[in-house]
Amino acid sequence: MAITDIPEVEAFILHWGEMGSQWGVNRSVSQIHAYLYLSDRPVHAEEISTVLGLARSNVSNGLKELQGYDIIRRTHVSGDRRDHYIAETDLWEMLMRIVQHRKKREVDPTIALLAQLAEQLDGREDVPLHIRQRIGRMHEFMGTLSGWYEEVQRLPKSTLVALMKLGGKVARFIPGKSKD
Amino acid sequence: MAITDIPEVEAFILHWGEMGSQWGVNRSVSQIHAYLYLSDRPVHAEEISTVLGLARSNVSNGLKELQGYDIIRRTHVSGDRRDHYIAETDLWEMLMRIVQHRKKREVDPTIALLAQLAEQLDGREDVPLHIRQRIGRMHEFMGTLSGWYEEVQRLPKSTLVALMKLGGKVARFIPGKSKD
DNA sequence: CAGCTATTTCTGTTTTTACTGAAACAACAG
DNA sequence: CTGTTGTTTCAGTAAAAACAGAAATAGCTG
Repeated sequence: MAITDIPEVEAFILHWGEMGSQWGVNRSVSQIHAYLYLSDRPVHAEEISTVLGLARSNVSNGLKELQGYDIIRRTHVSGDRRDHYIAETDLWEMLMRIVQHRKKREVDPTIALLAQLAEQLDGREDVPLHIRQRIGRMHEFMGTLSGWYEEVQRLPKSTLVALMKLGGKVARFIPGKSKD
Repeated sequence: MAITDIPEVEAFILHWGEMGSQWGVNRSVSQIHAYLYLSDRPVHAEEISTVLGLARSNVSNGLKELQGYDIIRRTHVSGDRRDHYIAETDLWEMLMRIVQHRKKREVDPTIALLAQLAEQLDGREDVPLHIRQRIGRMHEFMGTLSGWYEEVQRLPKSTLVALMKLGGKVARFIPGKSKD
């Protein structure tokens, strides 16, 4: 009996697939991820293909993408020539890696483009001031966010968890602020 | 001369459209948003349609969606019967509203589902323990993140900006931690 | 190195999503 | 109340993305 026979497991996998597709991740990819997340042993591609009803090739591509995100990894099972896969189950790790990956893929190139545009527009009197300003501000804004994330991302997980628990109370440490 | 004749403006709009589509936002919608973001006066739908080369109906739907995100708003120009639109230009505001909207639309329902699944699985000896644990942990994790966001989101913008500037140094305030 | 077995790549098909243009609807002006 | 202008809805079309199955490749194994 496959774990997908459990209705709650199936619901989880289906929902995970839907959610992924809303964030620009192919439905099959997220489903494969969900299945691996709920498995406590290395799983081979054929099994995923059967259990989720996807073509073997589709699974192959999905696994490749998930490895690109670095949230699953390949392992070997002795006596079996096939590749097996297991998912990262530490959710902090998982989240950080997903964010890291998408930042590198989408945010960083955007900042690079904005930097270029801002430079080209600098001092260009033939371009309306408000346009130069808005592209400039967008550049600065995304750069600030990105820099902040790079710093925070380096903090030990335990610190991050502690900061989370603090919630809005972190405001206390800002001079002049005292929310709550 | 439309601002889209400026190559940098066109590049910005096209890139914004691409980026949007990677995050599950329809390309036309993001392009419309980019155009409004770079305009310093109220713009009517027909203009957007002409300038971006999109069908009038497509623009209409795009504007509706952007209003759903609450990052553009309708205004009126005296002497003109047409609806005009302007974009939020405060980037903090913009980001917060986008996040709020997507959280409500995608994250909150996910947490609700996880809560339901976790409850149904509670104590169910016929379901492998690791499955119950992993769904439970996912629920807890997303709930924690969500709660944290709700708190932080309520802080005044100035506090948030100050916290951002602090970067990794916030860790100082965590007992026992001292990064940097 | 010959024969399996597993994996990936490729091409055509299906499905989904985005988009257009026309028609219906709404709001206003005279 | 009627013609005009503007907006939205709807149904069909086009484009894009996802997917399946076959073919090609890679990598073991004896």
